[in-house]
Amino acid sequence: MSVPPKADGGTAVPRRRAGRPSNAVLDRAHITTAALGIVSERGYPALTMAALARQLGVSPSALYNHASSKQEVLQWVQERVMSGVDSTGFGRVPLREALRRWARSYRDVFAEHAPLIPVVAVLPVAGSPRTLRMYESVAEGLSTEGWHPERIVPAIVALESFIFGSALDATAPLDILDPGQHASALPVFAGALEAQRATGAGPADTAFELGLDALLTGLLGAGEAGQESGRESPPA
Amino acid sequence: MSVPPKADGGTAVPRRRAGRPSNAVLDRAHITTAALGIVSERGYPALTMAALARQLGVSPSALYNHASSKQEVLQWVQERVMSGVDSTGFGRVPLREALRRWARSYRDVFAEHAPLIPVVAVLPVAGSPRTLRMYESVAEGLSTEGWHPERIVPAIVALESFIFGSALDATAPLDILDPGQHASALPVFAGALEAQRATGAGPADTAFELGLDALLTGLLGAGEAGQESGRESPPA
DNA sequence: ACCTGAACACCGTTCAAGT
DNA sequence: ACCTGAACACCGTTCAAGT
Repeated sequence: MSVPPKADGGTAVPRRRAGRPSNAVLDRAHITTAALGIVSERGYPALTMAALARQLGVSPSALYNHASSKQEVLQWVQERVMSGVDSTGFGRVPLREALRRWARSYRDVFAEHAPLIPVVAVLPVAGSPRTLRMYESVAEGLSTEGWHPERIVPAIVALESFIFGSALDATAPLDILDPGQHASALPVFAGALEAQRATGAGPADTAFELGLDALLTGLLGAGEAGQESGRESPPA
Repeated sequence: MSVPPKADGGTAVPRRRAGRPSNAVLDRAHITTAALGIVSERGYPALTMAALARQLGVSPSALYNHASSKQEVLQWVQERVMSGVDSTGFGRVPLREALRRWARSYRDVFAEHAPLIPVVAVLPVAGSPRTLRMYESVAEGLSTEGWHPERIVPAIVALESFIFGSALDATAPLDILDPGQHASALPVFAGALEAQRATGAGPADTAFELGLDALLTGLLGAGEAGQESGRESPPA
């Protein structure tokens, strides 16, 4: 569908001459798709305006007819990425379970797009309809369960903070907490690290599940709540 | 004390000629102090190797005799910044209170140094003795209260994730959640936002305190804050 | 309106030359 | 060992010129 300018009978690169093309080559959707292609194939460090232009077969300056800055391109990418977050549980499964699905998918999505986190954490959400609709779903879920209105936004923000922090943590090397030569000076921590290691569970996943459980319990109460979800819970 | 080469009888900038100076001008401590000076006066975007060199009165390339990269300089800054985190409560005040002081100071410190978060979240901690000592204090605090060893590290990581996420959130504009023109399509969320606003409390602070309370309750149990050991949690 | 190509003002980093 | 100064390979972004 992407109407790439086909080679004009030769074998050379399909170079365009200067001047306005008869039909526009670029638009927001194509730029976003190309950006995501680069990111998934070569990672965020490879996402430069030059690389993006190259992927699209245009010169870098052409991008500035559509985006006013690289930041804006990143916002488009974020909006697209948000579609991977699962907000479908609210109103359909017990609240605790809906929140759990939402939080897990949200964290998984941003673990794959960690460099977006510092951007989106500070970005006015008015520019992202998808994010706003997500907030509405969560707010409905809480409201239906009788939450006081003024407690809803802080709860969402608190969960989101935990989710973003956990997504960053998920990108850390497995041995990030290794104390190295200092181990002997830190007996309790070193022992705890070894004990965790011995469980064989991924440290980031374990921490996320423990924290999410704690947060949900603290926010919703410890009740029998949603019939405890699918994944395993940490051992006693 | 910093032995700046005095002007040699003239009024011009005290420029050094090439060649090894009789006593070294730079060291890790001075570089770190200069970096923090730039950050506190002009923010992280102003912290370039060129600006740092200028602040220290050397040429940019001189920095590479001491640091192998800008990343390394940022690690020195992080190590220094960690001294602002309060881990003194463990073993001296009730655990819940010690954790609360620790978390608050940790979040406040990194709210002032948000650009460090993506760096430190992924950095092997072996390079930061101060961070390791902090972990040991927290681990001791949990261990003393009877926590199972394998649960200690996940709890610390979960708290840290929430703290980092909250520190990022604390740097967001106050109206970041404003739905703008979409408000009418999001009645529940918009209402919740207005209700929160009406309380007059800062949204980031409110979310942090709510989340911290929830997390501590979920982790420690809802008890009178004292010696709840590990697992169970009382009423709804 | 929307493209090219040249140019700009930066970045972090390297390296020969100096003492 | 530790500095200077020139140079390199990038960045994102601007803008005149073209159609």
